[in-house]
Amino acid sequence: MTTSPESQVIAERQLCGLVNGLAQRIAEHVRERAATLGLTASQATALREMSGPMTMRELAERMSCEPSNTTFVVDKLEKQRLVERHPHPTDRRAKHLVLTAEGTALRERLLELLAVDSPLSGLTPEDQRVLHGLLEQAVTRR
Amino acid sequence: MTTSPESQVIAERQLCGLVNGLAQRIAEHVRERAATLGLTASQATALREMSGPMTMRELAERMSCEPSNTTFVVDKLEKQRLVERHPHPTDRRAKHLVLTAEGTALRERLLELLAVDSPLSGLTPEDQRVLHGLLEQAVTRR
DNA sequence: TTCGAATCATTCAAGCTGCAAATATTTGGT
DNA sequence: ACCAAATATTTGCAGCTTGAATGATTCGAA
Repeated sequence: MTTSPESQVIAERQLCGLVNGLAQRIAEHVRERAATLGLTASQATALREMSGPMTMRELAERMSCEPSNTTFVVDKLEKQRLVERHPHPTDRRAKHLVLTAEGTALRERLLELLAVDSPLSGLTPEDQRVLHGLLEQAVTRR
Repeated sequence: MTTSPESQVIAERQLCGLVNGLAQRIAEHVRERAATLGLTASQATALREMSGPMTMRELAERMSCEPSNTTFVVDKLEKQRLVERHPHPTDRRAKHLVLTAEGTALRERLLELLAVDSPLSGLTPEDQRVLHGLLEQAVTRR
């Protein structure tokens, strides 16, 4: 069964809407849980992605945002003493971000909250694997 | 084959990141094309979703954003004479949004631009159908 | 080695976004 | 018909995000 180019275009448009819709729903979920910890959504996202020491750029990539934005977010986290900017061991241009003890503890709590009743819980683990594969392919393709 | 609850949680987290990453990429694509028409990304998204007359709330739902945000965006589009707020035929609370001739023409051009080299072009039509199904299920589930 | 290009981070301006509150209108139960 | 609850939109505010410009540092080719 083939599809006309025309309906193919429409299908792609709908798909974009669905991706965006799900992303919004995930963001809302994060916002909601983050609020209970006194964090904004973007602060929580940053904290979630800080699985270990990394540079600003690395964090930006993990958060899928511009580096200038991570400057803004890390500023906030630093004011709350959740993360610290250390000099990078090998590159004096870069910063080495590390979580404080407080930051690590809060991150643990956050991850627990986020795991409960996630927006993806409507999908079986198997479906999630399929979805993962498709998204990876879509993102990777050049 | 079963997965431990622990790795399941991690997989879900990664999946959220992927969804967000793809959504960002789509947004960037829109931003890029919109700019060539003198539109911002959100203005373009609104225009794209205006397939016919609709209320503010309807537009908000299609854009996956808050109604207050559509007020902001429609204000801009109205200033550019691309859309008009008419009284709603049956509900005096609501507005009936309609594209002007200019708006309709610009929308056509926008759709053409967006269709070229979309971020989802890395997926076959069949893969896109599968993705569509999965996303719909994820979004629909309650 | 040296210099130009690339990379890391930051600042600033402009625009986007969600949330809570306010107004206007409609709806449903009595 | 009446009124409380629900709904549609807007406003104001606080926070988020991008893109361009800047300064510091590193990299690579001549």
